[in-house]
Amino acid sequence: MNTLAEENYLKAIYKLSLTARNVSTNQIAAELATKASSVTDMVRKLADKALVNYARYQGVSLTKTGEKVALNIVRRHRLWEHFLVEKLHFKWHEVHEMAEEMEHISSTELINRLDAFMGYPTRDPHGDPIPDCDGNIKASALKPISIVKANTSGVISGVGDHTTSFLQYLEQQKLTIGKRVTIKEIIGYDNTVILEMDNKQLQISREVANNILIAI
Amino acid sequence: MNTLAEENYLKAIYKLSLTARNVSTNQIAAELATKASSVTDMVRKLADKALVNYARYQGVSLTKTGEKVALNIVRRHRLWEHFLVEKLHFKWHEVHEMAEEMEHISSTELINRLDAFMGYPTRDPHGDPIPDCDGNIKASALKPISIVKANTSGVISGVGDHTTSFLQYLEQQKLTIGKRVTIKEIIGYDNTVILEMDNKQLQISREVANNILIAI
DNA sequence: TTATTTTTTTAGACTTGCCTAAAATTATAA
DNA sequence: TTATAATTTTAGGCAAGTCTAAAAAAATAA
Repeated sequence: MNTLAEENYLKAIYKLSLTARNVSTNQIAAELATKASSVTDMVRKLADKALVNYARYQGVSLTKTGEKVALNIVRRHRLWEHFLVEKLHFKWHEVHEMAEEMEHISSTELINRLDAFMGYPTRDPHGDPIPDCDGNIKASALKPISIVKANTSGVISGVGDHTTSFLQYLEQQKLTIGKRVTIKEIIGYDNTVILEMDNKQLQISREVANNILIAI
Repeated sequence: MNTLAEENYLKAIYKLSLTARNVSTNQIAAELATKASSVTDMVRKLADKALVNYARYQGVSLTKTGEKVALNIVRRHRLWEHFLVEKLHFKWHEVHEMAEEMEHISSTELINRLDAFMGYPTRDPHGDPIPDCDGNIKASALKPISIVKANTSGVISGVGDHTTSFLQYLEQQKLTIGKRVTIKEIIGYDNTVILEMDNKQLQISREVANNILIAI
């Protein structure tokens, strides 16, 4: 079994791997709010356990085994988030920190039964896909609003930023999962995006548009 | 907040306090499968945090604050056990280890919502009372079979030993929570107890009789 | 291409929680 | 009451995971 710290590193490396082939020491340090020297130590340890590929100064990638472990953590995290929202009626922006703790509950049987209890959901409350018990995960196929063309329309299905402040902003603007939006225009000057939703127009910044994912 | 190790110590001290005024270092060491010297270290730390009363060579007791923390851990443990049995359909002897991990999930709001979701249960699957959100707990008022008089009858409502092997034995003998039993005779020679249940007789050892609690 | 900056690693130290072995204290027995 | 046994504490050490400061390597700029 892996320690809590090891699990957190694997999850961070998995997340960063989605947008980079080889993950750098500094990226991991930033993601985990720790120092680069600590990352070097831990990455060595994970390499010894054959969970990551690592060569000095060359960055890190997950091995097959490491990816499997990471996907399992992601599965647990997202299933618990789903439980918290669907059964305990938390808001989608309230569940991340709780799930950070719950994802480390180790029993596989428990998580499989939770999966069944929830009716084998395929996405968590933020629209992210939930890996199945074999670690298969649906490729997201979601695009940030910032990169789609004007006059396309889609359903909000995920976010790229899970911080409470961002989710609360979305909540307040009613930009929630499942809402259909149409991208009307992207202003050249600062990349502000003009959206239509519920027959009303609203503007969002490039930053926000980057972190709202839609299924077209 | 308290560390995982601290929480486990508080829980152990709480448990041992039910049958002893001052808990000894060795008792705690045995309960947690650790060494006496480790216990001394941790007990000092808990005393510094005002969670236990401690004087060298004099044993340990929980302070009001310490007891509140301990009861909260017990509450979390028992509510999760209830959830695992009622919603995820685990057997009563399968849930202890999982709940040992789940009891450390820290959110109070989470546990209160779980409580509501389960319908405010008052006892866990082993018959132990669940403290409410203010730390009030129903005095057990349960007696081990070994100490009741012949020809009394009662309902199995708790166990004094939560090990898998013991619970499996009970399961196999159908000595489960809610079953009504009548104590027919206690053999003087070795304190073997003769029970009647479902109109059949069965014998249990003094050891087992000590660990089955009935409400009369 | 060399100099400077940035990134990464190494070295050494700290905290938590545990250990063993020895010393101190308390309990028990002769 | 004194000797022996058991319990508890102290002393010193170890592993995990973190940190700071300095050295090494790589990337970038002049």
